[in-house]
Amino acid sequence: MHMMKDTSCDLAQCGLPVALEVMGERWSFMILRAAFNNVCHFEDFLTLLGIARNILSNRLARLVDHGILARDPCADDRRRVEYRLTAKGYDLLPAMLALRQWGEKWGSTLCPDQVLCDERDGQPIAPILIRAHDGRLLGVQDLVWRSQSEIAASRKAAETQVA
Amino acid sequence: MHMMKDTSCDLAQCGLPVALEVMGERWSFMILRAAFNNVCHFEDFLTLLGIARNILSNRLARLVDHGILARDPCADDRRRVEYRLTAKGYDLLPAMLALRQWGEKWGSTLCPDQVLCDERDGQPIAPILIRAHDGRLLGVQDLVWRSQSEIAASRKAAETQVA
DNA sequence: CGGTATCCACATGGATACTG
DNA sequence: CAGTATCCATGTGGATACCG
Repeated sequence: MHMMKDTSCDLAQCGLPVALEVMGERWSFMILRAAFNNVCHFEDFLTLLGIARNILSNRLARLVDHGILARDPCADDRRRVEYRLTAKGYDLLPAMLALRQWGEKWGSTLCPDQVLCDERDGQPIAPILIRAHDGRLLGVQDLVWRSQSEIAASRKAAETQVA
Repeated sequence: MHMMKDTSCDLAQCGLPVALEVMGERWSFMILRAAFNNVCHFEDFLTLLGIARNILSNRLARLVDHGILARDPCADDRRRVEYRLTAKGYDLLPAMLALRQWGEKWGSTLCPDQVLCDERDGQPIAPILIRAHDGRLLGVQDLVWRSQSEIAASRKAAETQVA
């Protein structure tokens, strides 16, 4: 594959450690999954996931700290608490689905009977893959690391050509 | 959002726990990231990631066990060992990039100077998002869980209409 | 070079009891 | 209902020494 080493995009400036600090652990994504299915109460997470109380408490607090979930009084019963996805939390849906699709593709025994679909035509969503800015599908062999300055230069060149 | 609870797509048939069993832990994705950058020797993983030897050894073995990396004698020096991504491993690229993009979008201090680009036009790849089978971008509000049988029925209906 | 073997510290996870 | 407190077992992670 052509992906050259991105030595200059070092770990200090890479988004992956940032993401893994919160999500790099078994339960975080499972809690997110439940939240995407409109689970929002402590006890519901508890019974659905089969997680220990203290761990759930800890993880919910961490997700709230990181701004992925919001902790608010319940709309109908103000004494109760509700955990809701924030915009930052919703933004993890592609990553969660990509993981899930991978698990379903390579986990031989699996046969999920519910599939995520486009409401408009009722058909399953596309596999989550890598695409160019114009939507073309890209394989690993089509990918290359470039610096911001290289990108700016070639964009400017393209614009000049058009003009 | 319209995503209804996918109670029947229960955790036993969900790909997410499968994926998290291997990847649901801080180092696995970091090792994968290095492997995607053509790091393939034990000592190189060690120094690049700053991981402990025993943990690296353990994680590499687990990734090999799960068929994500292949452990082979080095091409040039048969006494040395090489870790290479398998097809199953390469297939994790979208998930890894989705996580990384999320980290770079929401990790305020980050400013990666190297960006993954399409080799053909030299421009950055598109954000990894959810699309319909025809490539249309979908938001959370466009998504709905459906059973295999519902999907089959509506596809058959669509085909009949065409014919 | 690519590990194993140890040892230690701490985090994670489960179970149970208790609280407002 | 949504936690906290406690206890215990195991896992994770780092450091270091050693090995073929």
